[in-house]
Amino acid sequence: MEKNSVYEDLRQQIIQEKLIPGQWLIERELCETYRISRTPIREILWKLTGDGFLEQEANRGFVVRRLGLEQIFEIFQTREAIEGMAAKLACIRGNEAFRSNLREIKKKITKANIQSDPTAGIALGRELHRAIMDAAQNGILTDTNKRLENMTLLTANITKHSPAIEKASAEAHLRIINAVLEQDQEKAEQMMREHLRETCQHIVERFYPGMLGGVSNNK
Amino acid sequence: MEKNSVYEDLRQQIIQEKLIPGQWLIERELCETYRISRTPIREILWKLTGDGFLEQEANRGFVVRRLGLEQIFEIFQTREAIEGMAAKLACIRGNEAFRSNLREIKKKITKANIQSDPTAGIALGRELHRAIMDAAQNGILTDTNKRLENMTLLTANITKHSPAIEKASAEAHLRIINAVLEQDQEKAEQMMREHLRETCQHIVERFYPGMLGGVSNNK
DNA sequence: TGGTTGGAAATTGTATACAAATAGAATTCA
DNA sequence: TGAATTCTATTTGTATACAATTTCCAACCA
Repeated sequence: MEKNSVYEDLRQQIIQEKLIPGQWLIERELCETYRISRTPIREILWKLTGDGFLEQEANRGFVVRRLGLEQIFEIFQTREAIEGMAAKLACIRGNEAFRSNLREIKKKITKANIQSDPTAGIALGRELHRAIMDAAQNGILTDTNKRLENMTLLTANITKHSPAIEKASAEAHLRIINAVLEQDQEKAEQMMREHLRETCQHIVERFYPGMLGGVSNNK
Repeated sequence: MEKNSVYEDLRQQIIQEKLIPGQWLIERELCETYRISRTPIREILWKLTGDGFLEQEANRGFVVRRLGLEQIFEIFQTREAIEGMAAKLACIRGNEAFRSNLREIKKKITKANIQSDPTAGIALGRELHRAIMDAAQNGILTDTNKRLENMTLLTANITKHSPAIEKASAEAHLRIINAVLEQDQEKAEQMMREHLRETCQHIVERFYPGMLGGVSNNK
């Protein structure tokens, strides 16, 4: 199998939770699976580490990033800073095409809300976050956010299909859109930050009731 | 030479600008210099890439991160988000020992100001930024900031020994300290953000008058 | 002249063998 | 028994040879 395909496949395996946090990646096994030697496998693992999906430990190899409750807090708090800034910049730098796109997303969110379609809501949420980040026109900010987004993906499946969370998110998204359309920098930043704080809160309350600390380590 | 030492040496070479942005690292040369084979050299280069010092291009290898004016803007804007959040969190989570340390730093900054000692001022600035980041108690935020700080280091030497910038920085640092000591979250965040905006402004005005665009690429 | 092509040199990419370190199981000894 | 120890198997770390790609320069031709 070709190198880029192997990278993409491993990425998907992680996102789809066929490889889960705390799981060690055995180089020999990957070689046999993908029919390439250890050298390119290691390059791929380093790339995935750079993406935020894996951790590397000397003399122990690569492991899917271990996420405890504490770290989920931290990731969302960092995203709050980054995406808050993005929302602010989107007010300043976003052009009319961007705002037109936002108005379209707004309509679709409202429609999905009425039809109680959580799948559509999730996709629209991603679209909105991406549109705002793009409009901010800051490559470093985008790269930084990508890493955090990838880390969030490690817990993505557990956040899916929770109607209460999705409804709250949709409403927050509408508030963000309105603020950006008004080009109210402070409000846009504030709305985005509140949205991420709230989402984090919801995840924690729902999936880690009372729990605090590390995560399983299968080696 | 041992692997960790090679990593540290290369890191220092970059920080001290013996290796400059845009410079390609030739694996064979590094092998001869450090007397280890290409395999560990590549691992080290991947690690430095993760630190934000290098970029990797397929079939072309590793290059010291290329920084144009645009990217310097972007880095400081991202730091504004990250360190602003850190200042806010330091107000909430910082303990009395932390604030005591801040009062010490405040005294030293005032002293360095009176004595017009820019070297001491720079060291104190770093100490302050680090103390605030530590007090924020957010590992992901700290890691994210580390990458950005490393990128900033690539341009660090050109920001040194500029009395005007250092004086403005010192005053901004005092304002930040006061806000954190008052535990005024909003003010602390705002002061930190203004400080980074101002510093970026100074760098641009002083070292890139009128210039805009990419940087040299020696290959 | 100036652009294109061809080929040689330099450089990165891959496979593989062996060394070193780690982890796990069996053994020993109190 | 159970804690410590030794040994074995597993896994990562390193060196090296060769393949593929890129780069650079010289030869060529319109």
